[in-house]
Amino acid sequence: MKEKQNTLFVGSLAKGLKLLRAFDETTTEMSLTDLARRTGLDKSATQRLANTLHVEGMLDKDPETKRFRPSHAWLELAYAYFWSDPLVRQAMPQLIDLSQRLGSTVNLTELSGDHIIYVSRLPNGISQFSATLVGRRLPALNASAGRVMISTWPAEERDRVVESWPIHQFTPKTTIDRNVIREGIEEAAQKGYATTQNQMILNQTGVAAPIIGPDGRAYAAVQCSVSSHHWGQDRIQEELVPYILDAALAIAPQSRGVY
Amino acid sequence: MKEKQNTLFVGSLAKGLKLLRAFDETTTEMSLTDLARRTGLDKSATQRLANTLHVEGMLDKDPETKRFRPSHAWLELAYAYFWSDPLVRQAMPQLIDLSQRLGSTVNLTELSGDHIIYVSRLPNGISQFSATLVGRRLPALNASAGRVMISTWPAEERDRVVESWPIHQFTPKTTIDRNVIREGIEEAAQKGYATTQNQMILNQTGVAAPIIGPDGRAYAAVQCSVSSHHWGQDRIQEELVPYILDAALAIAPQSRGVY
DNA sequence: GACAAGATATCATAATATGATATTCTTTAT
DNA sequence: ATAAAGAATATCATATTATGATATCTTGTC
Repeated sequence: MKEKQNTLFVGSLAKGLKLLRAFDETTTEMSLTDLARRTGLDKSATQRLANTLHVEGMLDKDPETKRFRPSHAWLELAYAYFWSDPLVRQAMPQLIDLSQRLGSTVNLTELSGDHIIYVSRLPNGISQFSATLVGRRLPALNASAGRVMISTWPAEERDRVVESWPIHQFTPKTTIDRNVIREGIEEAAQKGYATTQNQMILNQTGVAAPIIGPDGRAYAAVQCSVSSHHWGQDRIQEELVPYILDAALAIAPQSRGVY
Repeated sequence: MKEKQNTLFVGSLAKGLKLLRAFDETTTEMSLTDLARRTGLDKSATQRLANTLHVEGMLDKDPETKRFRPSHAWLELAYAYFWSDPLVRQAMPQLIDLSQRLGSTVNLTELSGDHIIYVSRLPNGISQFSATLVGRRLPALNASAGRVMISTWPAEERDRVVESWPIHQFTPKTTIDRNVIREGIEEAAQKGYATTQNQMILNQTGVAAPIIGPDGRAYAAVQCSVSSHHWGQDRIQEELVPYILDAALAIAPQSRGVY
């Protein structure tokens, strides 16, 4: 293997992880050959690795079709993650409170490279399926939560990421003009919160407030999604923003640097 | 390694997984030596495996303390799981609806060996932190959801698991008498739903309805947790049970079974 | 400033993963 | 019903890769 022929690097383990990560939104179960094709791994290697993952309980195997699927162990890992992330414990009571008060969908997001990732979600009302799932990643520049986090950074750093970080066009109305995004971030920097419209889903408005660490930089955000039909600027301003800001503030206390 | 000296078993991968699974509720971050101690693996092996997991993005490493922690990738795996489990997609709208209607905490659970596992959770009101987290596992016999699932099985099978499956005493009032549990299951079999009290948390009542597959056996359950103070038998009977049963029924249609 | 504990790096060795091949099973087509 | 194709499973000789003992470097403590 030419991968990383470092003596501190175990190739077989890396390959095994590759199998796990081969599953996604659309690829939800795979035969042995599917797996081999998708990962580009040798057929025999795939066989051995998949079998190992199965024996170890990381992959379920349909006795009929012999196809592999993610196992419950994947959820158990998430469970362990939640305990390891102090923010989650800190935020959960506030999020529940906020969710009940607003009656709208409330999310907790963190920055994950140039993406945001949903760490906790409290759906209210009808939602897109994907909008109810923890672990989803979105380009930070696309999302209100991402923009408001970036807005807490020094100006030059903001500019750099606005230029270089990825954007994905989810709807016909998704902002792809980086200048417009920059303006949105500037505005967020002044107001202390960010709003977006039609970015992920048409007629959906997102409002996000930053959770700011001791160094003044946001490392997370509280975000709320509402229907643009029912929520005009004014109503958002009065009935949403104050509470979201409150919640974000309440979550962000003296917690130590969470990187 | 004496583990499983099968030629279809890749030991290094299994060891790597062991590192991942070493993290839990109480063990949320570990140094290299912690990891080695906890997994029983050789110091050098731990070094290599942990390094590999870090390079592959499965473990974060604090640059200061050099300690390892679960990474966001753990949540991404959960995200992939959710897509792979048809029940989740099927259930989510019903659960949200139920959550709003009842204003109480609503859970979706599946059977995982002799445990139940929370696959989706919609917390409402103040909750124990652990009661808000997906991926948590509980002995099936302890939980209303587990009992109601078992109640859909043939009598002899029920008896077998009531005798053999594990029980954990969470509170001083947790039922540890298997005969009492058996009665609870019998009752659930007749009524079509199960209720429990003080099993996981004192003064907490659980109500669960089975999601029944084409073969007549439950493979999942809708569960609801309420405060015993505010919810007496009558109120539960009238305001909770019918809706939970409805939801469970709505989730369980012709779903899988291609025939 | 010395010590201890832990993290990181190195290296010779053999044990383990490798992948080609063979066999069995399943499905589809004729 | 039979053949053919595709996939899963099993086997095995080989050397590549993981191993773990040891050494060095780093950090924190008394």
